[in-house]
Amino acid sequence: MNSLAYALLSMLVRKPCSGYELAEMLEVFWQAKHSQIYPLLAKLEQEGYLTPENIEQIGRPNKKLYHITEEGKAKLKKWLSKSPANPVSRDEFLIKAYSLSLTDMNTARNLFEDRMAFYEDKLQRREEMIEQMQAEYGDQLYNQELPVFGRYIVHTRKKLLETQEIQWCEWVINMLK
Amino acid sequence: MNSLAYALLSMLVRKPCSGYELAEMLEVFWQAKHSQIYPLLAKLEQEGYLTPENIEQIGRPNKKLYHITEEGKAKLKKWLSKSPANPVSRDEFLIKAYSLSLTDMNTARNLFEDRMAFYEDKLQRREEMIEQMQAEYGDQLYNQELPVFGRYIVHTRKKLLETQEIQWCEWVINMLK
DNA sequence: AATAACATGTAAGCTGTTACATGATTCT
DNA sequence: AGAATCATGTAACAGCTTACATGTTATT
Repeated sequence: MNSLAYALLSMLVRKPCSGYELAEMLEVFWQAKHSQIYPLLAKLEQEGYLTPENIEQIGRPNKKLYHITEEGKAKLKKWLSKSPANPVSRDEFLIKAYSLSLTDMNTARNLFEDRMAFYEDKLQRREEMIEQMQAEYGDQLYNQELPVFGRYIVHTRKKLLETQEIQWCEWVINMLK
Repeated sequence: MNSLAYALLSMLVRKPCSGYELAEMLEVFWQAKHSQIYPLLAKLEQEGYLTPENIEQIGRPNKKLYHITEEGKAKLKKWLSKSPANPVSRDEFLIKAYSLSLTDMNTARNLFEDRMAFYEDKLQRREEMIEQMQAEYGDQLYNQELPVFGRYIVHTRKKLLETQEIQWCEWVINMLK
């Protein structure tokens, strides 16, 4: 059981998902490729933490929805009280930003403008997601006992981060003039 | 040449460093253990991007200071104009925050208070580092042509992030009451 | 006609972590 | 006496990425 396994379980508490969906949803705290997710889902199924449901679809390939079992939920619960590993962030852009004086103005500005565009796009999706939650739950979003609470605070954290990244890029770009 | 190799080169442009120092400094954009750093330094030396200088010390073990070569600097420069890979962030804490409704109040509060303490400590070190840069360079920190500029903006980014993480933790802890 | 989104899987190879190894000095 | 900091390395293993493999439908 590694962190990714718990990440998958935590997503499946909310609702049954396919591996494809999970790969997208995992973006928020543990990026992983489908080639890592599918084998791990099979392993978690084998260990009794998940049960698959085959969904036949028209106009699309069939899919497997994984449901979390009681054992899966218990396993996750137990893990939650242990102190988490330190966060890891690896960012090539920051290496380049660190060495900015080695490049010319144009390269520098492009680097930051691309970064800003990337986070502006992310922020827009994030805001749509949060608006959807607000429309669905209203004030109940702040009810810490509801399952949506955790999802709400995590996406809010990401929204703050994305907003701040854009502001920081603006600050740097203004200095580059 | 992977990202870590460029991370090492970028640090060595500023000043010659030992592997031990690099492991600490790398915290800012590419965390790596010494077991990954030492062999890579040896490889970069072999390829002519670095030259080692043996320093004999009293009261401490001897060390090797690695200097970047002209070829190393050229290699880094060339890489800078290529568009960077997407940032990766993997954070166990956020998985736990997402599943917060599965835990009791005490566990939840502890989780967030530990997180806050962790980032308060990080922030303090960061502020000390930035203050040192300000004392040394003053207004010249905003001179984009000086090598310190990149270092300054990257640590500023980290400071903002740490400040925001603490604020977000406070926001959540207040809701948990 | 080509690309994107949906959908699942395997294999090979690179990256990163943990454990093994050693050893001096300073601080508590 | 034990822990922390400085200092460098190797080996085994786990985690992650890229490439290989296949196929449909909708959009441009």
